[in-house]
Amino acid sequence: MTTAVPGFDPKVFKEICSTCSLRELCVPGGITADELERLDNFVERRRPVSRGETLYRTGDPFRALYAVRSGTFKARVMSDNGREHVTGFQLPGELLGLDGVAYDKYGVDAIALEDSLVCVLPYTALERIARDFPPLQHQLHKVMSREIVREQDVMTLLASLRAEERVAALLVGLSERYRRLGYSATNFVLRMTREEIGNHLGLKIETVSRAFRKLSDQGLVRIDGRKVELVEEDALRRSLGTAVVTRG
Amino acid sequence: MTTAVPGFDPKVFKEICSTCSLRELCVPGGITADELERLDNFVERRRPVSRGETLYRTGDPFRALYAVRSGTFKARVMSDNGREHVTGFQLPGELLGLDGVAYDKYGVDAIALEDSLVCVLPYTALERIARDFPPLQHQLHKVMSREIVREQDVMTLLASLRAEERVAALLVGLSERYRRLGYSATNFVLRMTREEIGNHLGLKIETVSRAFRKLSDQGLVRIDGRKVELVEEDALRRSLGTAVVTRG
DNA sequence: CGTAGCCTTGAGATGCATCAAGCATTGTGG
DNA sequence: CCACAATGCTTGATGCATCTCAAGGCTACG
Repeated sequence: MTTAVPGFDPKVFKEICSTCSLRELCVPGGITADELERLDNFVERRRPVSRGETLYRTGDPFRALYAVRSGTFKARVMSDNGREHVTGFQLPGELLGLDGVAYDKYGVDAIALEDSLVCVLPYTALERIARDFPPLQHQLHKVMSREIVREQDVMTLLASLRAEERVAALLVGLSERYRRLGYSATNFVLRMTREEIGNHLGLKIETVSRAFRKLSDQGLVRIDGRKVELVEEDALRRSLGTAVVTRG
Repeated sequence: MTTAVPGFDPKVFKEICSTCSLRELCVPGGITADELERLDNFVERRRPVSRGETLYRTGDPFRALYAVRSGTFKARVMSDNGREHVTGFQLPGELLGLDGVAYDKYGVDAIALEDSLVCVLPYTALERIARDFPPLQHQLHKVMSREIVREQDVMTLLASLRAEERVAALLVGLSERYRRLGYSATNFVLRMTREEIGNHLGLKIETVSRAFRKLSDQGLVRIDGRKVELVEEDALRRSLGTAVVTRG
Protein backbone atom coordinates (compact mmCIF):
# COMPACT_ATOMS: atom_id res chain seq x y z
CA MET A 1 0.00 0.00 0.00
CA THR A 2 2.77 2.42 0.87
CA THR A 3 4.10 2.95 -2.59
CA ALA A 4 7.27 4.94 -2.76
CA VAL A 5 6.22 8.30 -4.02
CA PRO A 6 8.63 11.20 -4.26
CA GLY A 7 7.82 13.96 -1.81
CA PHE A 8 5.22 11.97 0.06
CA ASP A 9 5.85 11.08 3.66
CA PRO A 10 3.29 8.71 5.19
CA LYS A 11 3.98 10.00 8.70
CA VAL A 12 3.12 13.50 7.66
CA PHE A 13 0.00 12.18 6.02
CA LYS A 14 -1.03 10.46 9.20
CA GLU A 15 -0.82 13.62 11.20
CA ILE A 16 -2.19 16.00 8.70
CA CYS A 17 -4.53 14.40 6.27
CA SER A 18 -6.13 11.45 7.97
CA THR A 19 -9.00 13.50 9.33
CA CYS A 20 -9.15 15.90 6.43
CA SER A 21 -12.46 16.21 4.65
CA LEU A 22 -10.56 16.05 1.41
CA ARG A 23 -8.27 13.17 2.31
CA GLU A 24 -9.61 11.38 -0.75
CA LEU A 25 -7.97 14.18 -2.62
CA CYS A 26 -4.55 13.98 -1.11
CA VAL A 27 -4.27 10.26 -0.45
CA PRO A 28 -7.37 8.51 -1.69
CA GLY A 29 -7.75 4.81 -1.16
CA GLY A 30 -6.79 3.14 -4.37
CA ILE A 31 -5.01 6.11 -5.78
CA THR A 32 -2.04 5.27 -7.95
CA ALA A 33 1.42 6.64 -7.38
CA ASP A 34 1.09 8.55 -10.59
CA GLU A 35 -2.14 10.22 -9.56
CA LEU A 36 -0.82 10.95 -6.14
CA GLU A 37 2.14 12.71 -7.61
CA ARG A 38 -0.11 14.82 -9.72
CA LEU A 39 -2.12 15.85 -6.66
CA ASP A 40 1.00 16.48 -4.67
CA ASN A 41 2.26 18.87 -7.27
CA PHE A 42 -0.66 21.17 -7.24
CA VAL A 43 -1.44 21.41 -3.54
CA GLU A 44 0.45 23.99 -1.57
CA ARG A 45 0.96 22.11 1.63
CA ARG A 46 1.51 24.58 4.39
CA ARG A 47 0.66 28.19 4.20
CA PRO A 48 0.79 29.76 7.64
CA VAL A 49 -1.88 32.22 8.71
CA SER A 50 -1.29 33.97 11.99
CA ARG A 51 -3.88 34.79 14.58
CA GLY A 52 -6.19 37.58 13.51
CA GLU A 53 -5.01 37.44 9.93
CA THR A 54 -7.50 37.31 7.07
CA LEU A 55 -7.06 34.38 4.69
CA TYR A 56 -9.44 35.95 2.17
CA ARG A 57 -12.07 38.66 2.17
CA THR A 58 -15.60 38.96 0.90
CA GLY A 59 -15.44 39.89 -2.74
CA ASP A 60 -11.89 38.66 -3.33
CA PRO A 61 -11.66 36.76 -6.60
CA PHE A 62 -12.14 33.08 -6.02
CA ARG A 63 -9.07 31.03 -6.83
CA ALA A 64 -8.71 28.26 -4.32
CA LEU A 65 -10.23 26.19 -1.59
CA TYR A 66 -8.38 25.98 1.70
CA ALA A 67 -8.16 22.98 3.98
CA VAL A 68 -7.36 23.77 7.60
CA ARG A 69 -4.35 21.72 8.69
CA SER A 70 -3.98 23.15 12.13
CA GLY A 71 -5.60 25.99 14.02
CA THR A 72 -9.08 27.44 13.81
CA PHE A 73 -10.88 29.91 11.57
CA LYS A 74 -14.10 31.81 11.58
CA ALA A 75 -16.06 32.61 8.43
CA ARG A 76 -18.08 35.77 8.70
CA VAL A 77 -20.07 38.36 6.82
CA MET A 78 -20.26 41.97 7.87
CA SER A 79 -23.54 43.79 7.32
CA ASP A 80 -23.23 47.42 6.42
CA ASN A 81 -24.46 48.53 9.80
CA GLY A 82 -21.21 47.03 11.06
CA ARG A 83 -22.64 43.93 12.63
CA GLU A 84 -20.84 40.64 12.21
CA HIS A 85 -22.48 37.33 11.45
CA VAL A 86 -20.26 34.31 11.88
CA THR A 87 -21.44 31.64 9.45
CA GLY A 88 -19.23 28.96 10.94
CA PHE A 89 -16.02 27.92 12.66
CA GLN A 90 -13.50 25.72 10.85
CA LEU A 91 -11.33 23.21 12.68
CA PRO A 92 -8.46 21.11 11.29
CA GLY A 93 -9.56 18.89 8.42
CA GLU A 94 -12.35 21.24 7.41
CA LEU A 95 -12.67 23.30 4.26
CA LEU A 96 -12.91 26.99 3.56
CA GLY A 97 -14.02 28.71 0.39
CA LEU A 98 -16.80 26.52 -1.04
CA ASP A 99 -19.07 29.54 -1.20
CA GLY A 100 -16.66 31.15 -3.67
CA VAL A 101 -17.51 28.87 -6.57
CA ALA A 102 -20.98 30.34 -6.97
CA TYR A 103 -20.09 33.82 -8.16
CA ASP A 104 -16.31 33.55 -8.69
CA LYS A 105 -15.68 35.53 -5.53
CA TYR A 106 -15.64 34.69 -1.89
CA GLY A 107 -18.84 35.39 0.01
CA VAL A 108 -17.33 35.67 3.49
CA ASP A 109 -14.19 36.76 5.31
CA ALA A 110 -12.03 33.89 6.59
CA ILE A 111 -10.10 34.89 9.70
CA ALA A 112 -7.70 32.82 11.78
CA LEU A 113 -8.64 32.62 15.45
CA GLU A 114 -5.18 31.34 16.33
CA ASP A 115 -1.94 30.73 14.46
CA SER A 116 -2.88 28.22 11.80
CA LEU A 117 -1.74 26.30 8.76
CA VAL A 118 -3.75 25.69 5.63
CA CYS A 119 -3.39 23.64 2.46
CA VAL A 120 -4.14 25.63 -0.68
CA LEU A 121 -6.15 23.84 -3.37
CA PRO A 122 -6.24 25.81 -6.62
CA TYR A 123 -9.74 25.40 -7.87
CA THR A 124 -9.43 25.08 -11.62
CA ALA A 125 -6.76 22.44 -11.16
CA LEU A 126 -9.04 20.67 -8.72
CA GLU A 127 -11.88 20.56 -11.22
CA ARG A 128 -9.54 19.28 -13.88
CA ILE A 129 -8.17 16.49 -11.74
CA ALA A 130 -11.65 15.61 -10.53
CA ARG A 131 -12.67 14.89 -14.11
CA ASP A 132 -9.92 12.34 -14.49
CA PHE A 133 -10.41 10.79 -11.12
CA PRO A 134 -14.02 9.90 -10.26
CA PRO A 135 -13.54 9.10 -6.56
CA LEU A 136 -12.14 12.56 -6.07
CA GLN A 137 -15.00 14.07 -8.04
CA HIS A 138 -17.49 12.31 -5.84
CA GLN A 139 -15.64 13.29 -2.70
CA LEU A 140 -15.71 16.93 -3.74
CA HIS A 141 -19.44 16.76 -4.27
CA LYS A 142 -19.90 15.15 -0.89
CA VAL A 143 -17.91 17.86 0.79
CA MET A 144 -20.04 20.54 -0.81
CA SER A 145 -23.23 18.72 0.05
CA ARG A 146 -22.11 18.30 3.65
CA GLU A 147 -21.64 22.01 3.86
CA ILE A 148 -25.22 22.43 2.67
CA VAL A 149 -26.43 20.01 5.33
CA ARG A 150 -24.35 21.68 8.01
CA GLU A 151 -25.85 25.04 7.16
CA GLN A 152 -29.33 23.55 7.22
CA ASP A 153 -28.61 22.41 10.73
CA VAL A 154 -27.50 25.87 11.76
CA MET A 155 -30.60 27.41 10.19
CA THR A 156 -32.79 25.02 12.14
CA LEU A 157 -30.89 25.84 15.30
CA LEU A 158 -31.37 29.56 14.74
CA ALA A 159 -35.01 29.18 13.86
CA SER A 160 -36.09 26.95 16.69
CA LEU A 161 -33.77 26.75 19.70
CA ARG A 162 -33.60 29.03 22.69
CA ALA A 163 -30.39 30.67 23.84
CA GLU A 164 -29.32 27.97 26.26
CA GLU A 165 -30.07 25.25 23.72
CA ARG A 166 -28.10 27.01 21.01
CA VAL A 167 -25.06 27.23 23.21
CA ALA A 168 -25.44 23.59 24.22
CA ALA A 169 -25.69 22.63 20.54
CA LEU A 170 -22.49 24.46 19.77
CA LEU A 171 -20.65 22.68 22.56
CA VAL A 172 -21.95 19.27 21.51
CA GLY A 173 -21.00 20.00 17.92
CA LEU A 174 -17.48 21.06 18.82
CA SER A 175 -17.18 18.01 21.03
CA GLU A 176 -17.99 15.69 18.14
CA ARG A 177 -15.58 17.41 15.84
CA TYR A 178 -12.74 17.24 18.37
CA ARG A 179 -13.47 13.56 18.92
CA ARG A 180 -13.24 12.96 15.19
CA LEU A 181 -9.85 14.64 15.26
CA GLY A 182 -8.71 12.30 17.99
CA TYR A 183 -8.76 14.95 20.68
CA SER A 184 -10.73 14.80 23.89
CA ALA A 185 -14.44 15.15 23.31
CA THR A 186 -15.07 16.24 26.89
CA ASN A 187 -12.25 18.67 27.55
CA PHE A 188 -11.36 21.38 25.11
CA VAL A 189 -10.57 25.03 24.81
CA LEU A 190 -12.77 27.45 22.94
CA ARG A 191 -10.79 29.38 20.36
CA MET A 192 -13.42 32.04 19.88
CA THR A 193 -14.63 34.86 22.09
CA ARG A 194 -18.08 35.03 23.64
CA GLU A 195 -18.89 37.73 21.16
CA GLU A 196 -17.98 35.51 18.22
CA ILE A 197 -20.11 32.74 19.66
CA GLY A 198 -22.97 35.19 19.97
CA ASN A 199 -22.46 36.45 16.44
CA HIS A 200 -22.65 32.86 15.26
CA LEU A 201 -25.70 31.86 17.30
CA GLY A 202 -27.67 35.06 16.90
CA LEU A 203 -27.27 36.02 20.57
CA LYS A 204 -25.77 38.93 22.46
CA ILE A 205 -22.61 38.41 24.40
CA GLU A 206 -24.40 38.77 27.75
CA THR A 207 -26.89 36.10 26.76
CA VAL A 208 -24.08 33.73 25.81
CA SER A 209 -22.45 34.34 29.15
CA ARG A 210 -25.67 33.66 31.04
CA ALA A 211 -26.31 30.52 29.00
CA PHE A 212 -22.91 29.14 29.99
CA ARG A 213 -23.76 29.98 33.57
CA LYS A 214 -27.05 28.11 33.46
CA LEU A 215 -25.58 25.01 31.83
CA SER A 216 -22.89 25.15 34.44
CA ASP A 217 -25.40 25.54 37.31
CA GLN A 218 -27.25 22.47 36.04
CA GLY A 219 -24.00 20.54 36.29
CA LEU A 220 -23.97 19.71 32.58
CA VAL A 221 -20.68 21.44 31.88
CA ARG A 222 -17.84 23.06 33.72
CA ILE A 223 -16.68 26.37 32.33
CA ASP A 224 -13.51 28.20 33.21
CA GLY A 225 -13.03 31.08 30.87
CA ARG A 226 -12.48 29.35 27.54
CA LYS A 227 -11.80 25.94 29.03
CA VAL A 228 -14.81 23.67 28.68
CA GLU A 229 -15.52 20.32 30.28
CA LEU A 230 -18.60 18.38 29.26
CA VAL A 231 -19.68 16.70 32.47
CA GLU A 232 -22.99 15.23 31.36
CA GLU A 233 -22.61 14.96 27.62
CA ASP A 234 -25.69 12.79 27.18
CA ALA A 235 -27.90 15.07 29.21
CA LEU A 236 -26.57 18.01 27.26
CA ARG A 237 -27.41 16.25 24.04
CA ARG A 238 -30.86 15.34 25.26
CA SER A 239 -31.57 18.91 26.18
CA LEU A 240 -31.60 19.69 22.47
CA GLY A 241 -34.06 17.22 21.07
CA THR A 242 -32.36 14.58 18.97
CA ALA A 243 -33.61 16.01 15.70
CA VAL A 244 -31.20 18.84 15.93
CA VAL A 245 -28.04 17.39 14.54
CA THR A 246 -24.93 19.39 15.19
CA ARG A 247 -22.51 19.05 12.37
CA GLY A 248 -20.89 22.38 12.44
CA MET B 1 -27.17 27.34 -33.57
CA THR B 2 -30.45 25.51 -33.68
CA THR B 3 -29.10 22.18 -34.75
CA ALA B 4 -31.72 19.62 -35.61
CA VAL B 5 -31.71 17.23 -32.72
CA PRO B 6 -34.21 14.42 -32.41
CA GLY B 7 -36.59 14.92 -29.53
CA PHE B 8 -35.48 18.47 -28.83
CA ASP B 9 -37.95 21.26 -29.39
CA PRO B 10 -36.50 24.76 -29.00
CA LYS B 11 -39.90 26.20 -28.12
CA VAL B 12 -40.23 23.80 -25.23
CA PHE B 13 -36.74 24.73 -24.17
CA LYS B 14 -37.63 28.38 -24.15
CA GLU B 15 -40.56 27.89 -21.87
CA ILE B 16 -39.10 25.32 -19.61
CA CYS B 17 -35.38 25.51 -19.38
CA SER B 18 -34.31 29.02 -20.10
CA THR B 19 -34.49 30.06 -16.46
CA CYS B 20 -33.46 26.71 -15.05
CA SER B 21 -30.46 26.68 -12.77
CA LEU B 22 -29.25 23.65 -14.67
CA ARG B 23 -29.95 24.91 -18.14
CA GLU B 24 -26.29 24.33 -18.89
CA LEU B 25 -27.12 20.72 -18.35
CA CYS B 26 -30.08 20.48 -20.66
CA VAL B 27 -29.08 22.93 -23.37
CA PRO B 28 -25.65 24.34 -22.64
CA GLY B 29 -24.22 26.94 -24.91
CA GLY B 30 -21.81 25.18 -27.21
CA ILE B 31 -23.15 21.74 -26.57
CA THR B 32 -22.99 19.43 -29.53
CA ALA B 33 -25.98 17.60 -30.89
CA ASP B 34 -24.41 14.39 -29.74
CA GLU B 35 -24.00 15.55 -26.18
CA LEU B 36 -27.46 17.02 -26.11
CA GLU B 37 -28.92 13.73 -27.14
CA ARG B 38 -27.06 12.00 -24.39
CA LEU B 39 -28.48 14.44 -21.84
CA ASP B 40 -31.91 14.18 -23.27
CA ASN B 41 -31.88 10.45 -22.81
CA PHE B 42 -31.21 10.43 -19.16
CA VAL B 43 -33.42 13.26 -17.91
CA GLU B 44 -37.00 12.42 -17.13
CA ARG B 45 -38.70 15.53 -18.37
CA ARG B 46 -41.98 15.90 -16.64
CA ARG B 47 -42.92 14.08 -13.51
CA PRO B 48 -46.06 15.59 -12.01
CA VAL B 49 -46.33 16.12 -8.27
CA SER B 50 -49.69 17.19 -6.99
CA ARG B 51 -50.34 19.71 -4.25
CA GLY B 52 -49.46 18.37 -0.83
CA GLU B 53 -47.62 15.38 -2.25
CA THR B 54 -44.15 14.49 -1.02
CA LEU B 55 -41.48 14.24 -3.71
CA TYR B 56 -39.05 12.61 -1.30
CA ARG B 57 -38.71 12.19 2.43
CA THR B 58 -35.91 12.66 4.93
CA GLY B 59 -33.88 9.46 4.96
CA ASP B 60 -35.00 8.21 1.56
CA PRO B 61 -32.05 6.85 -0.40
CA PHE B 62 -30.58 9.53 -2.60
CA ARG B 63 -30.88 8.79 -6.28
CA ALA B 64 -31.65 11.97 -8.12
CA LEU B 65 -31.76 15.73 -8.16
CA TYR B 66 -35.01 17.39 -9.13
CA ALA B 67 -35.42 20.60 -11.08
CA VAL B 68 -38.71 22.38 -10.58
CA ARG B 69 -40.31 23.01 -13.96
CA SER B 70 -43.54 24.51 -12.73
CA GLY B 71 -45.12 24.93 -9.35
CA THR B 72 -43.61 25.48 -5.92
CA PHE B 73 -42.08 23.27 -3.25
CA LYS B 74 -41.04 23.59 0.32
CA ALA B 75 -38.08 21.73 1.82
CA ARG B 76 -38.49 21.01 5.49
CA VAL B 77 -37.16 19.08 8.44
CA MET B 78 -39.36 17.86 11.26
CA SER B 79 -37.83 17.87 14.73
CA ASP B 80 -38.94 15.06 16.95
CA ASN B 81 -41.06 17.35 19.05
CA GLY B 82 -43.17 17.67 15.94
CA ARG B 83 -42.10 21.15 14.96
CA GLU B 84 -41.43 21.93 11.33
CA HIS B 85 -38.54 23.95 10.03
CA VAL B 86 -38.79 25.01 6.41
CA THR B 87 -35.26 25.28 5.02
CA GLY B 88 -36.41 26.89 1.79
CA PHE B 89 -38.99 27.34 -0.92
CA GLN B 90 -38.25 26.22 -4.48
CA LEU B 91 -39.68 28.00 -7.52
CA PRO B 92 -39.47 26.97 -11.17
CA GLY B 93 -35.90 26.63 -12.38
CA GLU B 94 -34.60 25.80 -8.91
CA LEU B 95 -33.13 22.54 -7.69
CA LEU B 96 -34.12 20.08 -5.01
CA GLY B 97 -32.02 17.33 -3.46
CA LEU B 98 -28.49 18.74 -3.30
CA ASP B 99 -28.35 17.90 0.39
CA GLY B 100 -28.74 14.23 -0.48
CA VAL B 101 -25.25 13.79 -1.90
CA ALA B 102 -23.60 14.18 1.49
CA TYR B 103 -24.81 11.01 3.16
CA ASP B 104 -26.51 9.16 0.28
CA LYS B 105 -29.92 10.02 1.67
CA TYR B 106 -32.10 13.08 1.56
CA GLY B 107 -31.87 15.39 4.53
CA VAL B 108 -35.27 17.04 4.17
CA ASP B 109 -38.82 16.38 3.01
CA ALA B 110 -39.70 17.98 -0.33
CA ILE B 111 -43.40 18.81 -0.54
CA ALA B 112 -45.33 20.43 -3.38
CA LEU B 113 -47.25 23.57 -2.36
CA GLU B 114 -49.31 23.41 -5.55
CA ASP B 115 -49.63 21.05 -8.49
CA SER B 116 -46.15 20.96 -9.97
CA LEU B 117 -43.87 19.40 -12.53
CA VAL B 118 -40.27 18.37 -12.00
CA CYS B 119 -37.41 17.10 -14.14
CA VAL B 120 -35.67 14.09 -12.66
CA LEU B 121 -31.87 14.05 -12.90
CA PRO B 122 -30.44 10.65 -11.89
CA TYR B 123 -27.35 11.49 -9.93
CA THR B 124 -24.80 8.86 -10.90
CA ALA B 125 -25.52 9.52 -14.55
CA LEU B 126 -25.12 13.22 -13.90
CA GLU B 127 -21.70 12.73 -12.34
CA ARG B 128 -20.66 10.55 -15.23
CA ILE B 129 -21.74 13.05 -17.86
CA ALA B 130 -20.17 15.90 -15.90
CA ARG B 131 -16.80 14.19 -16.21
CA ASP B 132 -17.03 14.17 -19.98
CA PHE B 133 -18.41 17.65 -20.25
CA PRO B 134 -16.53 20.28 -18.26
CA PRO B 135 -19.02 23.16 -18.64
CA LEU B 136 -21.65 20.95 -17.09
CA GLN B 137 -19.30 19.95 -14.30
CA HIS B 138 -18.62 23.56 -13.52
CA GLN B 139 -22.27 24.45 -13.67
CA LEU B 140 -23.09 21.69 -11.20
CA HIS B 141 -20.49 23.03 -8.81
CA LYS B 142 -21.87 26.52 -9.17
CA VAL B 143 -25.35 25.33 -8.40
CA MET B 144 -24.17 23.60 -5.23
CA SER B 145 -22.14 26.62 -4.20
CA ARG B 146 -25.10 28.93 -4.78
CA GLU B 147 -27.12 26.79 -2.45
CA ILE B 148 -24.39 27.26 0.15
CA VAL B 149 -24.50 31.01 -0.34
CA ARG B 150 -28.29 31.08 -0.23
CA GLU B 151 -28.27 29.23 3.07
CA GLN B 152 -25.65 31.60 4.42
CA ASP B 153 -28.02 34.43 3.62
CA VAL B 154 -30.87 32.74 5.45
CA MET B 155 -28.64 32.08 8.46
CA THR B 156 -27.69 35.74 8.56
CA LEU B 157 -31.33 36.71 8.26
CA LEU B 158 -32.28 34.44 11.15
CA ALA B 159 -29.38 35.59 13.29
CA SER B 160 -29.72 39.31 12.85
CA LEU B 161 -33.06 40.55 11.55
CA ARG B 162 -36.21 41.35 13.46
CA ALA B 163 -39.57 39.89 12.57
CA GLU B 164 -40.70 42.64 10.25
CA GLU B 165 -37.34 42.69 8.48
CA ARG B 166 -37.38 38.94 7.99
CA VAL B 167 -40.75 39.07 6.33
CA ALA B 168 -39.64 41.99 4.18
CA ALA B 169 -36.54 40.03 3.17
CA LEU B 170 -38.67 37.08 2.13
CA LEU B 171 -40.87 39.28 -0.04
CA VAL B 172 -37.92 41.00 -1.67
CA GLY B 173 -36.32 37.63 -2.32
CA LEU B 174 -39.44 36.18 -3.89
CA SER B 175 -39.82 39.33 -5.95
CA GLU B 176 -36.33 38.93 -7.41
CA ARG B 177 -36.89 35.33 -8.20
CA TYR B 178 -40.19 35.99 -9.93
CA ARG B 179 -38.55 38.76 -11.94
CA ARG B 180 -35.85 36.33 -13.05
CA LEU B 181 -38.59 34.01 -14.21
CA GLY B 182 -40.12 36.77 -16.27
CA TYR B 183 -43.10 37.22 -14.00
CA SER B 184 -44.11 40.42 -12.29
CA ALA B 185 -41.72 41.39 -9.54
CA THR B 186 -44.28 43.60 -7.84
CA ASN B 187 -47.43 41.50 -7.99
CA PHE B 188 -47.44 37.88 -7.04
CA VAL B 189 -49.29 35.29 -5.07
CA LEU B 190 -47.78 33.55 -2.08
CA ARG B 191 -47.99 29.80 -2.49
CA MET B 192 -47.28 29.08 1.17
CA THR B 193 -49.34 29.60 4.30
CA ARG B 194 -48.46 32.08 7.03
CA GLU B 195 -47.49 29.13 9.14
CA GLU B 196 -45.00 27.88 6.55
CA ILE B 197 -43.56 31.37 6.28
CA GLY B 198 -43.21 31.43 10.04
CA ASN B 199 -41.60 28.00 10.08
CA HIS B 200 -39.12 29.25 7.53
CA LEU B 201 -38.32 32.55 9.23
CA GLY B 202 -38.30 31.31 12.79
CA LEU B 203 -41.48 33.21 13.70
CA LYS B 204 -44.92 32.30 14.97
CA ILE B 205 -47.87 32.65 12.68
CA GLU B 206 -49.29 35.59 14.64
CA THR B 207 -46.01 37.43 14.34
CA VAL B 208 -45.94 36.88 10.59
CA SER B 209 -49.45 38.23 10.35
CA ARG B 210 -48.58 41.32 12.37
CA ALA B 211 -45.43 41.89 10.31
CA PHE B 212 -47.49 41.92 7.13
CA ARG B 213 -49.82 44.36 8.82
CA LYS B 214 -47.04 46.73 9.77
CA LEU B 215 -45.42 46.68 6.32
CA SER B 216 -48.84 47.32 4.94
CA ASP B 217 -49.51 50.22 7.36
CA GLN B 218 -46.23 51.80 6.31
CA GLY B 219 -47.44 51.67 2.73
CA LEU B 220 -44.56 49.50 1.59
CA VAL B 221 -46.73 46.65 0.43
CA ARG B 222 -50.35 45.84 -0.15
CA ILE B 223 -51.51 42.49 1.18
CA ASP B 224 -54.76 40.75 0.38
CA GLY B 225 -54.64 37.26 1.75
CA ARG B 226 -51.94 35.63 -0.31
CA LYS B 227 -51.88 38.30 -2.97
CA VAL B 228 -48.90 40.60 -2.53
CA GLU B 229 -48.13 43.91 -4.18
CA LEU B 230 -44.81 45.58 -3.55
CA VAL B 231 -45.65 49.27 -3.53
CA GLU B 232 -42.33 50.69 -2.41
CA GLU B 233 -39.86 48.03 -3.39
CA ASP B 234 -36.83 50.25 -2.83
CA ALA B 235 -37.94 51.37 0.60
CA LEU B 236 -38.65 47.77 1.47
CA ARG B 237 -35.19 46.82 0.36
CA ARG B 238 -33.65 49.67 2.30
CA SER B 239 -35.43 48.60 5.44
CA LEU B 240 -33.18 45.53 5.46
CA GLY B 241 -29.73 47.01 5.22
CA THR B 242 -28.16 46.25 1.89
CA ALA B 243 -25.79 43.65 3.26
CA VAL B 244 -28.58 41.20 3.66
CA VAL B 245 -28.84 39.69 0.26
CA THR B 246 -31.94 37.71 -0.38
CA ARG B 247 -31.32 34.87 -2.72
CA GLY B 248 -33.88 32.47 -1.53
C1' DC C 1 1.96 48.77 37.46
C1' DG C 2 -1.32 50.05 34.39
C1' DT C 3 -4.07 49.46 30.49
C1' DA C 4 -6.94 47.05 27.21
C1' DG C 5 -9.62 43.28 26.00
C1' DC C 6 -12.71 40.01 27.57
C1' DC C 7 -16.09 38.33 30.61
C1' DT C 8 -19.73 38.45 34.21
C1' DT C 9 -23.66 40.19 36.62
C1' DG C 10 -27.67 43.13 37.60
C1' DA C 11 -31.81 45.99 36.46
C1' DG C 12 -34.97 47.59 33.30
C1' DA C 13 -36.93 47.78 28.44
C1' DT C 14 -38.78 45.49 24.46
C1' DG C 15 -39.98 42.22 20.95
C1' DC C 16 -41.89 38.02 20.24
C1' DA C 17 -44.48 33.96 22.01
C1' DT C 18 -48.44 32.46 24.07
C1' DC C 19 -53.21 32.26 25.04
C1' DA C 20 -57.68 33.34 23.52
C1' DA C 21 -61.33 34.79 20.55
C1' DG C 22 -63.45 35.78 16.27
C1' DC C 23 -63.67 36.30 11.13
C1' DA C 24 -63.11 34.81 6.16
C1' DT C 25 -62.82 31.40 2.71
C1' DT C 26 -63.27 26.96 0.84
C1' DG C 27 -65.19 22.77 0.18
C1' DT C 28 -68.65 19.22 1.31
C1' DG C 29 -72.76 16.75 2.17
C1' DG C 30 -77.58 17.20 2.89
C1' DC D 1 -78.23 25.84 -2.95
C1' DC D 2 -77.46 26.17 1.69
C1' DA D 3 -75.49 24.86 6.24
C1' DC D 4 -71.63 24.03 8.45
C1' DA D 5 -67.25 22.15 9.26
C1' DA D 6 -62.36 22.78 8.45
C1' DT D 7 -58.64 25.55 7.51
C1' DG D 8 -56.24 29.68 7.43
C1' DC D 9 -55.84 34.36 8.93
C1' DT D 10 -56.28 38.39 12.04
C1' DT D 11 -56.38 40.87 16.32
C1' DG D 12 -56.01 41.71 21.35
C1' DA D 13 -54.10 40.90 26.10
C1' DT D 14 -50.53 39.08 28.83
C1' DG D 15 -46.08 36.87 29.97
C1' DC D 16 -41.45 35.67 29.16
C1' DA D 17 -36.88 35.49 26.83
C1' DT D 18 -33.62 38.15 25.20
C1' DC D 19 -31.73 42.75 24.42
C1' DT D 20 -30.02 46.96 26.24
C1' DC D 21 -27.69 49.72 29.39
C1' DA D 22 -24.55 50.01 33.14
C1' DA D 23 -21.00 48.70 36.27
C1' DG D 24 -17.29 46.02 37.91
C1' DG D 25 -13.88 42.15 37.82
C1' DC D 26 -10.39 39.26 35.72
C1' DT D 27 -6.35 38.29 32.84
C1' DA D 28 -2.72 39.07 29.74
C1' DC D 29 0.68 41.85 28.37
C1' DG D 30 3.53 45.92 27.58
